[in-house]
Amino acid sequence: MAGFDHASIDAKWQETWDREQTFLTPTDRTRPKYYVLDMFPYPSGDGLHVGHPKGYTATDVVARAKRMMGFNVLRVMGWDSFGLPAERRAERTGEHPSVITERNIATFKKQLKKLGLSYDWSRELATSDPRYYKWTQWIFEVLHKRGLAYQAEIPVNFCPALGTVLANEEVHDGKYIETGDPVEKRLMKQWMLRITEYADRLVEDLDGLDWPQGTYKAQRDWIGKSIGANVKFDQIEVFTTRPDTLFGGTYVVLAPEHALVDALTTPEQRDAVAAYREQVGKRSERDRTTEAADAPKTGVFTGAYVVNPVTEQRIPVWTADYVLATYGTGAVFACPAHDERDHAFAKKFGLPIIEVVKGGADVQAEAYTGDGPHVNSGFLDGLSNDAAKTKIIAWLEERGRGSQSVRYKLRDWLFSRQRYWGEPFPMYELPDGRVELVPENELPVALPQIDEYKPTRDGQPPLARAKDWLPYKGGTRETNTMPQWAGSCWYYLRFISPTNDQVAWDRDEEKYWMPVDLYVGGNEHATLHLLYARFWHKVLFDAGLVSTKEPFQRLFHQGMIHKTSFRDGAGKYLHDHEVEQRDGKWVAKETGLPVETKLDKMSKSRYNVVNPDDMCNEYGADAMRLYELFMGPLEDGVEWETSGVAGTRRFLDRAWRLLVDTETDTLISKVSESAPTDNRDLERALHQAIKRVTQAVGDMRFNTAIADMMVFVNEATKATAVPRAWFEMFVKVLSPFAPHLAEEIWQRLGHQTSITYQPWPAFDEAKLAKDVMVIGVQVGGKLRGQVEVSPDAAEADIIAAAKADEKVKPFLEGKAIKREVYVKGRLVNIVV
RNA sequence: GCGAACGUGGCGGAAUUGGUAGACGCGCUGGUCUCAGGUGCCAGUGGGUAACACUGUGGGGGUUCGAGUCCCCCCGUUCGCACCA
Repeated sequence: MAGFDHASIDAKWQETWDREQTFLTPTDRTRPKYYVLDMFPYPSGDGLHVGHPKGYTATDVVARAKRMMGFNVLRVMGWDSFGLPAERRAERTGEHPSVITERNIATFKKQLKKLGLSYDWSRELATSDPRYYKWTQWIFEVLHKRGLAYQAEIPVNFCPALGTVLANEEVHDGKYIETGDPVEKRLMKQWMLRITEYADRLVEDLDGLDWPQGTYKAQRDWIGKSIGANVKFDQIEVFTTRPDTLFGGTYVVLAPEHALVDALTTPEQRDAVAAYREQVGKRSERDRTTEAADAPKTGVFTGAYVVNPVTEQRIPVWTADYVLATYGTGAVFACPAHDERDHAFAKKFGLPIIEVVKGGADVQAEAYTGDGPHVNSGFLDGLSNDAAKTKIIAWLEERGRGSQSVRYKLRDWLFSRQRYWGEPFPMYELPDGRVELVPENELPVALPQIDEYKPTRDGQPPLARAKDWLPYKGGTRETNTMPQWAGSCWYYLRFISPTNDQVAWDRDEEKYWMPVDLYVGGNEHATLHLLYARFWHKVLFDAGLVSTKEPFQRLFHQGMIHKTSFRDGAGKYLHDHEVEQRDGKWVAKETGLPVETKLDKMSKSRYNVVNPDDMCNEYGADAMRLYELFMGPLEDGVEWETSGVAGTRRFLDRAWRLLVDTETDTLISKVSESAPTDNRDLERALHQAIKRVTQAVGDMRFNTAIADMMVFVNEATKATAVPRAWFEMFVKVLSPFAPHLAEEIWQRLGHQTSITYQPWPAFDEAKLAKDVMVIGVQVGGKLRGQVEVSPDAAEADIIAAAKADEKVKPFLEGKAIKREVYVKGRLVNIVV
């Protein structure tokens, strides 16, 4: 007497929804809108694992509930389908990346459909579709026309294994973050986007958004705005955030790449400087900054001296790689007393350390970076850091020796890649070197067919192989392609008018739907994707093409789902059916040897993947959906336990059995019009469940809402009869979580139309109150008993009842009562 | 190294934000239905005890009538950032 037949019910309703186009986006514009968006996936060859649907399930619950609450909901799914894995597979197999991509998309889509997610599939899009990337190219032209795209010969991160350059953000520890392939510096001509021009607005406009705290910080840190001053030490201009410490400036340091190093170095120091620069040149900037913190300082004296503009002392000029060429002016003045890096350097090379801010211990031993009254600083003496900064900047400006300056860590965005499977740039170069845009009416510039997806022998990108395609209007087409970020920078806009081939999006529709009300995805995109998309959006806003300053009003990161992985001594991963626990230790079944366990990200290579299809087949889509949200708070990372799905399935079976006799598959009379409505416990559980689910849709706390629905079903199971009206209210709040079962129940209750657009039930606060209050009784802060009182009992009566309680009495005997505390509706504390 | 978050039963997690710790689920134990059960139902389940007392939210201190919640110190885990002047 198990439960419902999930296989047939899931299939029945998924077909019904398709046939009736239940989730087609509404076209009337009188109702309020709600745009809920998932970060769309890259359709990899591995298919989905149970981690993917966690966020999708959450947004589906929100979308379904919002529909019932009377909103027009835009709920869509698409594919971030340009990218490296398909191209690499193409290189190996010779299959066209588009074929691989289409196949992967079909797999993903089938898996998502099995979960009963309420997407409007008529709006599906893929970034690698020419009908889509036509508009990506069009937006690039907007950027270009606004002077935000330019070409530059710059040192770039080149990855020989991939044959392409990478963005700074994609390189860590001198390796490509995705594959670990080594990356080296090369001078190449690249397309850049002037994101730095938007740095300030990208910081400031964060203020009006509803985003996780950590993500604001990640964005701000990445942009790294700092306010300071440019100061001239003779011909060297330095940037500093501590101009107040200029009196303690005892030397100047140039980045090894700084243009003045050659000019300033004295003949005696020439060899030493040249050797040092060569040594540094071998290491990428990324390496230099990553090893950073504790690495011993290195550097060489140039032999030159400059004058400190405030002390008018001659101080030495050094070159050292702890100063970065690409930040500020590539030169700093060093105040070793009040900067840890300068201090370490000064100690190593015996440079003088002069204290100018009081407050630390011995500055000869340790730098003091805090606030304090200035000393040894002439007209700054006695001032705090901030006051000293203001005063010195004014002083410098008066004398033309410096000025206030704002700097950012953020660099311009390196926007070209030497790959095949990406958007071609809509550009061509004329013989005279001029670069022109392909006219709008000739977009898209479609990817040409080529016979091999590798760079050419002379290092040209793969597109250079398309000999027939290259010539264009007397010039040559650009052979770089855009990075994968490009397509995801604006897909939320294309969803608004996905099939319109006249415009990228309809302006009126954009005004209605934007901004995205709720955007859900992993926090691995907390910096880059969000920064890039916000940047494009602001450019489009400036161009008058969109109506909002920011694209994503509310952002939520779902936590990752982990699963234990097992590795034997040789480092080989084992499936969970190949291991077992003996005496509390995990061993390989076959060899009996111990294995190492680790809670890991799910991935094919770690053999710890759980496939949602298997869960749907065994427990049904609804149980799977419920478990995804019941596991814990949505934002937390948790370990997958398949037994938990069995638990949510049992809950659904219990709900089903309230209505259906599973022996005969007929309705039972427990749920009826005539059931008595005086079951206060059941009614309270119902209203509590409605309340919590309603709140959950707002604050994304689904786990406790599901718990309260379970309480209702447990209560209803105990009851001999359940009023039909109550049961229907319950089924409505259950339906966003378990839509297949809810539709089936709804139909069996005699309804002809889908539950999808039924009005959301309201809860009644009065029904949540209890008939009797159970008041805890403490004596001296320790719980000693409980008394039941009526909700309208007077405080004095309650305290009297508390003191009279059999369990409480012994603790009061022979003691003087010092104080009595009553907390309304909760407890009494008697202090003796 | 810096910053942030967190630390609650065998496990995932609740706790009205200073007011009866452990909701709900998993697991486990016992009973019951069943030819049988990897099903359903009933009961139990922080430790401890025959039962009470007692004890219990990483450890130590503090504020308070009352602390998982607030403050200080320490330990641990996770995640960011990492020479950006």
